[in-house]
Amino acid sequence: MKLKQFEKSEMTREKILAAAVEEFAEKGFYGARVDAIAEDSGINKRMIYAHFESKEKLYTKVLLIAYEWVAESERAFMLDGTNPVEAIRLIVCKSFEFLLDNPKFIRLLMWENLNRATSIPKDELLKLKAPTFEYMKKQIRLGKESGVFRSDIDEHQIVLSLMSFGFAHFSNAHTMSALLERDLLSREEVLERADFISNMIVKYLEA
Amino acid sequence: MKLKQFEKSEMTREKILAAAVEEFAEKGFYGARVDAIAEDSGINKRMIYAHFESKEKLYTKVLLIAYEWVAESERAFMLDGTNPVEAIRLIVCKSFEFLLDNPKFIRLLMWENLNRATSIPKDELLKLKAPTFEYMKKQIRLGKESGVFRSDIDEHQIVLSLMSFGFAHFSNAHTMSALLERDLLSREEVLERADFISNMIVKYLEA
DNA sequence: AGCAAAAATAACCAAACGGTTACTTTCTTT
DNA sequence: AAAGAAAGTAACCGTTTGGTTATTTTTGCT
Repeated sequence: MKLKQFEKSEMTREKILAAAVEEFAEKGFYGARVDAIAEDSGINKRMIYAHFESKEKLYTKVLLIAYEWVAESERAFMLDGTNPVEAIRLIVCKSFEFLLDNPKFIRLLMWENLNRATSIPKDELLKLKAPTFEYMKKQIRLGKESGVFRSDIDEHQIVLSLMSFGFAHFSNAHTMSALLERDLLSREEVLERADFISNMIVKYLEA
Repeated sequence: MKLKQFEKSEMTREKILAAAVEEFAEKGFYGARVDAIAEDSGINKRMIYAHFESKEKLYTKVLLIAYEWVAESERAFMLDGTNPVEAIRLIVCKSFEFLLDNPKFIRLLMWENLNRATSIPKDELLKLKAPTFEYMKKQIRLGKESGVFRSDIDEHQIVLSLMSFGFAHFSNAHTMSALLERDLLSREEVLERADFISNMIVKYLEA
């Protein structure tokens, strides 16, 4: 099968990105080696620079891809017509599932926080995440209006909680597992945790 | 003023450690440069190896120091005689305060989680943290016995929550601040968050 | 077929890396 | 004061780093 020049070029680009995701997730920006990305992808190092200009710009591209994974997963379950309590539970449980299945995303985000979020373009990030915030806020408001949620709850704090409790479980799992002498990354432990968190939040929200 | 040889040696050691804490907190193990530690501390690179043998061992020492900061801060407020509700509130609020004042601790722990907690000796870590766990569990049990807390709450999940909610706020503050267009590291925002978290946990615990 | 443009390659930098060697200075002990 | 030990220094080493140069191979178009 013969590929057009454009298609071959696109394949090269994809191979580089796939290897770069692995390398940056594993070692972070400082630790990642361009030579390693070249070798793992089977693509000559020169082509990495032809496609992405610099290590920095390749890294930024990898971060954007990671954020797109989440955005895509969120679109799948943030549906209109879900009732507020169920919506909150879904947000929590689905985010735990996503993180369990995407350890690379967790690592990339942690590296980026250690870089003080300087490598990712803020506006692109906002564009990807805005629908999620809107959905969360909408459901909280719906819950208040229907009297299922208390009227004095702070929207901002709930959004913050929904966004960070899941991530916290995974990002600290290694030191915490050592400390508690339990494997916090096992499937059962994760699902149990998701259940607890969603119960706690719902209990706090309910009138 | 003349210093004894031993005292001078000890001072050198301290200067190296102080610079190493900064460098490792800022750049992590991979990114940290031994040359930078030498220059910042004003100590010759050779002496770093004389005192600490290798970059790895220096890094491990830095991690232990960071854990000792927390242990010390925790000893100060984990007192007998505090009632369970107040104890839970104190644990949450004091841990937020500690993290606000010790950004270097946050970064070191995040790097270490990205290293999958391989650089810190597990037993030393456990020794430092055991009293904290015991205190948390004791207060939960006291709360149950006195009827202030529900009897069906899962100790493990509460301990996990007390240990991770505070950290989560700080470790993701940079990407989340960008996303929410608010400075999550400002003093007011942090104190507000601590208050919310302790309210939520207490509300969940209370009978 | 022929030729210009794009894609791909290998070999190669200068700079920076962790770590060491060979040496001098300072302190402690007698 | 002498001498051995400990503390400190500068220059250096082999390797690896991100990035480039010079060159060849493949493709698209006429």
